[in-house]
Amino acid sequence: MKTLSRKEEIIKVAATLFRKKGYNAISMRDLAAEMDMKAASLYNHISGKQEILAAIILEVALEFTEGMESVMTQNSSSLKKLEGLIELHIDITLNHSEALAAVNNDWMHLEGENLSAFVKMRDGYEDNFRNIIKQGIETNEIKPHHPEVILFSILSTLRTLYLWQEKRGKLDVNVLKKDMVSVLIGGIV
Amino acid sequence: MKTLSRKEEIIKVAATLFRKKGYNAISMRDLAAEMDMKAASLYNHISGKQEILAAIILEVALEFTEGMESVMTQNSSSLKKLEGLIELHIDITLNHSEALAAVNNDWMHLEGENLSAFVKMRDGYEDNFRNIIKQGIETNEIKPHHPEVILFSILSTLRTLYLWQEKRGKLDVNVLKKDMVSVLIGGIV
DNA sequence: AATTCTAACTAACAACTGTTAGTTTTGTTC
DNA sequence: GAACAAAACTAACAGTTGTTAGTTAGAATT
Repeated sequence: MKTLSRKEEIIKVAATLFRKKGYNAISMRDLAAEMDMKAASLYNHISGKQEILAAIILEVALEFTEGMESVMTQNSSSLKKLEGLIELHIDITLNHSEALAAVNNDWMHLEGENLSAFVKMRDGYEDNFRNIIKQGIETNEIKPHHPEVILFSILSTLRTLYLWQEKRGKLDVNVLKKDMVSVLIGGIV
Repeated sequence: MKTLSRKEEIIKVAATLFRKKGYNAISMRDLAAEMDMKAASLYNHISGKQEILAAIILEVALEFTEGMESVMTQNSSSLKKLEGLIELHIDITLNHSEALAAVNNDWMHLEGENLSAFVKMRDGYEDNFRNIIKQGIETNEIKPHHPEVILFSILSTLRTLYLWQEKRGKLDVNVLKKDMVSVLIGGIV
């Protein structure tokens, strides 16, 4: 358990506040109050509100990008890669549960390079995901549905995993992974 | 094609603006500019910003509630009911694509009775959805997975259908419904 | 003991927020 | 054309926003 720098503390607290009401609904004074300081003091540690948002979102986006690369280079079937992606999402969600609300709902409030960097990573991630599905269909591992329907259905479930806070505690991580893979890939009937 | 009242116009335009950046990021002046008027003039038609948000969200919530009741009273198998719910979501999404962003992302900015009315409808809806799944498991129509996993997986896909704007145009509604039912219930393998 | 650094503070800024009051324009009805 | 209601307007309000400037207290380094 490493000790957080003051800057990291601010970013972490900000993520938990953003989670509940979103980036725009939280003021620097709200954040400062939660940190037991005055708003102006925050600027000894960060350059502005935008830097906080970028730090929260881009760190997670980078982890997804790296995780995807790792899955892509693994020499295995499309289904195994899909399984890997499901596990990737679950792992990241467990490690960054607060940040994921911002990644999903506040990314559009990123500005300039922060925004374009995020969109680029996100688009690239989706492309890779789609290609894995397409390949699975070509090799007859996956039923010949429209790839967009499959992509959308799996990805939207994985992206909203962070909302599943309370129930998660009751389920073991590995059980959750197994169930998730089974439901998303094998269906429910 | 009925002609909209000025109030309905305002609410509709507000929904499209809220969709892109969220409730808090859109000011009454932004909304007025999009309507080609001054912010103060909006108040000739609506009581305040909160009324707009409530109108957008509660109308859709009510449609979901009524749709659920209609499905619940239909005398059929659990799987058929699930199919009905999938179709319900697709129909509502097509008819209220702008409003659904607010329903998903801005409901927490509702206040007072608006908020409690929404939360009540939403919780009730989820309970009914869960019960249909549970019943399907009892009757062996559905694999004995943890009901929460199934509920979460299907519901999060349906709830984010509104994000699927561009691709949707290419697919016929009935094809989409069939594919969605097939993927969500039958899986992809 | 003197100096530098860190991290807090107070005070203030210009811009923006939702909203109200009062007024003027517009189009319809007698 | 007078009277009326609907719907726009201008001007202003009190509060909030992110941020900057300058200051100060305590700790670390010289």
